[in-house]
Amino acid sequence: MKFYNSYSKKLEEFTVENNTVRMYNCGPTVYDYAHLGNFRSFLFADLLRRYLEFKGYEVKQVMNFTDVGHMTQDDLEPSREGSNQDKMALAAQRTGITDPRELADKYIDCFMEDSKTLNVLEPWQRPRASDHVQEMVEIIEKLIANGNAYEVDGFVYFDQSSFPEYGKLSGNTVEDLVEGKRVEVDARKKNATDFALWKCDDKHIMKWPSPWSTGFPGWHIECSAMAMKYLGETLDIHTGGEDNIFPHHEAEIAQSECATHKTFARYWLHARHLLVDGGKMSKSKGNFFTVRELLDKGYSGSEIRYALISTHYRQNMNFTTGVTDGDYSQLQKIEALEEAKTNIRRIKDFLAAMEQIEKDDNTNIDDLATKTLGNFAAAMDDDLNISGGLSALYQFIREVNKLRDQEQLGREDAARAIETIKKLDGVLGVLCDEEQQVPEEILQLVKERDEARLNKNFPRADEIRDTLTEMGYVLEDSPKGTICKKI
RNA sequence: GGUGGCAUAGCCAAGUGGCCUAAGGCAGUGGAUUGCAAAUCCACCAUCCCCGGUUCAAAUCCGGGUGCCACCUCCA
Repeated sequence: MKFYNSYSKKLEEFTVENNTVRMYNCGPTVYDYAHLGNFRSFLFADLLRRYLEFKGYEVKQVMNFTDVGHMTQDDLEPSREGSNQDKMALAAQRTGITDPRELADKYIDCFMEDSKTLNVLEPWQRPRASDHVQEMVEIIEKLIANGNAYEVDGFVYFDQSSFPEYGKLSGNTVEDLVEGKRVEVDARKKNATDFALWKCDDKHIMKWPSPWSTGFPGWHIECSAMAMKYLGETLDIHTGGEDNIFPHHEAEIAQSECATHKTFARYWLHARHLLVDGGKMSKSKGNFFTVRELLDKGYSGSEIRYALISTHYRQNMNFTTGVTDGDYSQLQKIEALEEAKTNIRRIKDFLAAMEQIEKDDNTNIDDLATKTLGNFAAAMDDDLNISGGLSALYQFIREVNKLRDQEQLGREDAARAIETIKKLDGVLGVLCDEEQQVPEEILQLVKERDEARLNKNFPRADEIRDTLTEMGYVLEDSPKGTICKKI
């Protein structure tokens, strides 16, 4: 099994000492609803975990919640510019919830709900940054003791010049960053690329005591603290979105490795962004979707999941919407999700058809099933090549359907086919939506139509079918009876 | 300005020197099947952004363009 390690920028064979994989996933900031782009990264982590388990590994998976800050320029009101307001504080203003803990609770609940909708398996641990300030303080103390950090006026900074490896992950060199126009100058820092480990601010909405001042931790230390607390000083895998590479993960490596003098993470895996019409999702563009919005548009959790995992994680994924005037408010259909809907229905139809098989003579599809699982694994072993994996799935379905059409499929074959699909879905996780019950009145109409067909009253039968189509139900006539499904 | 990456059919997308006369899916077209449909099966549907180069051989390697994305702003 090979993964592309962002640190070495190479495809590397994946190895672990025992059978346990210690994996840390950079989780969501919980000051707002997570959007689809965020979930692409979390679904990638989930897919990775599921595939590692498919391969027989035990996965100790940790995904954090960030609830101690995170400010961006976009969120600053013009009048507030430079006031150092952070996102939790702004969200508090927006929602009217003034207790930051309560605010984080609200969005954590939403995140958990959305994760469940998307059939994300529960990680082993979901630590919260605000519960681990003590651990962060301890690392900062160690860094100061080791000579990698220094205190100025209650602020503590990481001394970048003490860590020559700085920049190795992102490829940024210190000189180039200094030349960059966007690096802010902070007079307290020794080097422009030093980053804050602790910030002094006794008026802040979330503040803690520390040996240096009352304030709050810097923006990278939380992940080091939580990762090491639960997984030890060296992680096997660390994941995140591509935007985390710099400065977040670069800083994590620096502070963690200076604190422990050990490799922090052996494999760094980064998911690329989901784009909408070729551009980044952003609130200001309006091309920003949440899971619940898509549910309102009639898509299911599985469909959203399928769409988001079906493109290789290291490839920018694009949702083409056809919107040209920038007005996304009326958008009802997204092609990638329509495709996901069709594909999931196809897989489910296949399973349903397999359950109908009653023939006793079997062809024996063991070889086909084995080949399919082998092809799937071979593709996924190659840096989680999901496209190849899905290709194996669809080729299997077509081959088995062909045997069914030729009346060569027996009951045991069908059971084997179902078992194979279920195995694959253990990794994909797209077949979990609850089947909707067809209401009695609809079933009554179906029955009426069947009677009409029996009497060769086809105009009446077609009339009923048209009515049902309008009501959102599709019919499939088969020798075994009529199947009615909600679209 | 620096850094990392991408460019394959209407759309999503695999393949990274010769089984590529380019996987798979969606959409579309034709056919089988069906009372008609649906589902299913079969067939069709691309010379791989442009220009040079290396090679017996390039979507695949190298050079130069062009376009796009990301990071350098605590946005996955």
